[in-house]
Amino acid sequence: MTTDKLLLVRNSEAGPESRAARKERTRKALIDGTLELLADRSFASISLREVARTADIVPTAFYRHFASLEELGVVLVEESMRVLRQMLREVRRTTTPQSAKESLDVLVRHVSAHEAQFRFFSRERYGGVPEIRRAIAAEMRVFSTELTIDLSRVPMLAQWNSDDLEMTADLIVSTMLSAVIGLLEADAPGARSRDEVITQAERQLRLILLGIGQWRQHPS
Amino acid sequence: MTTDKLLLVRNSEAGPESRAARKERTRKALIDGTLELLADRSFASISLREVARTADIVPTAFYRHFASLEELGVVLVEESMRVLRQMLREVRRTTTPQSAKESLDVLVRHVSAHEAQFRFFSRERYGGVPEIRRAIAAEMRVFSTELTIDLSRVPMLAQWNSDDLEMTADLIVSTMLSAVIGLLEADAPGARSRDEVITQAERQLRLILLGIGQWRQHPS
DNA sequence: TGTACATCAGTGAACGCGCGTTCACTGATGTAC
DNA sequence: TGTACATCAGTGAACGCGCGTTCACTGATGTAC
Repeated sequence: MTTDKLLLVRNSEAGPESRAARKERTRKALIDGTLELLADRSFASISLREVARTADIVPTAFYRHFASLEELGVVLVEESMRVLRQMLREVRRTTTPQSAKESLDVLVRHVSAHEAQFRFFSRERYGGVPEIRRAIAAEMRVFSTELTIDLSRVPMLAQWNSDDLEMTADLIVSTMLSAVIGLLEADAPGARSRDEVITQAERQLRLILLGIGQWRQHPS
Repeated sequence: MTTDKLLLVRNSEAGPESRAARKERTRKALIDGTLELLADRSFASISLREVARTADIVPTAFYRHFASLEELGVVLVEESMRVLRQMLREVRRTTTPQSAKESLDVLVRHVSAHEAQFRFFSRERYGGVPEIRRAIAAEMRVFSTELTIDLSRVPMLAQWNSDDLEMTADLIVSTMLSAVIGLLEADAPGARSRDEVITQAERQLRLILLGIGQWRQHPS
């Protein structure tokens, strides 16, 4: 009887929860709550007390998990980087640069599955705290570099110099990025629908590929 | 003598300054000071008291010029819109869509001349207060629409449907925008130089034009 | 299994600070006569 | 030109508020015996 009652207090659903598990749950609540706060505001404008409130803990308990809001910010950057790298890896694994449609499918799926992270990413890319901005810029450069390498392996582009490959990779990345932003805004009033965003991005990539096909035949 | 002394107090350089002129000067100091604060921080993170400090007035005097910080934000949006429209007008007046080099020259010149406004623009486009974000999104749509109209008048594109024209205009605009952001970051360590940004943008536009030339010969 | 002690996530009071905003004011500029 | 009054940009004290951070604490969980 006493034991049953105790268990009920400790966890109303299942068995007892270890102290470590509880802590991990609160930590996750802090991260998720922060991402929710960041849905329509910038990181620079949220406060430690707000974040604590979303996880239903007192402000001082925040310090049991992070030394400061900035440290949480770094974790958020790392997490969104992880999501981004994971996406990039899948794009490289399953598709070739010519198959725009498949690459876009992967992109669309990842944005849907990790919307909060992508929202954080696009918001802080230029608007954020310098440290966060720098981390994101570095990641975008890696993204472009890897795409440059992929392009260099395409038979059609074997003769291209590295400047042209890089230029093309940057163009593709910035077009993809516009599509991501379009997807994130797709719900908003006055914005385009998801399908419009996707088909337009697909056409843009196709037009770029046509340009690639003509590039060396029309040298400057 | 007394008059000379009085003039000296009122304005050390030239003649006396009217009350309206003084007020206008303070107002301009508030706007310029705010743009300086926005060089590396977002609008949401600056305070009325900080802004007042940049203009060397007491916080309460701020209200002689604007009802709130948000009202100053609206003025800033309008000002950067004005700069953007002015640029667009010049691009349309002096160049045709095929002459990528001239369009880029205009772009580069305007970004150099109004760096603070463009910085504000790129920072608040996604990171900002919803109201500011909406105003900027609307302006970008106007930008794309006008470019779509210009494209429709190019003989080569006379047969294109409006979806394809819009898609192409959006691609050109987002490529130009990447170049603007590249220019704003050109000073930073680890970033590309101004010349690299410009020549890359030029090549990207040329590649897009090559793609346009091939578009209808390879229908889906 | 039971007891005694250690750990530590979360609490709550308290602090000093910068904030936006109010209010009554000052004194130079502007205007009417 | 001189005088008397109105205007109004800027002042400075004061307010209540949310903030980040400190500190001593509580009480459930974990561990050693």
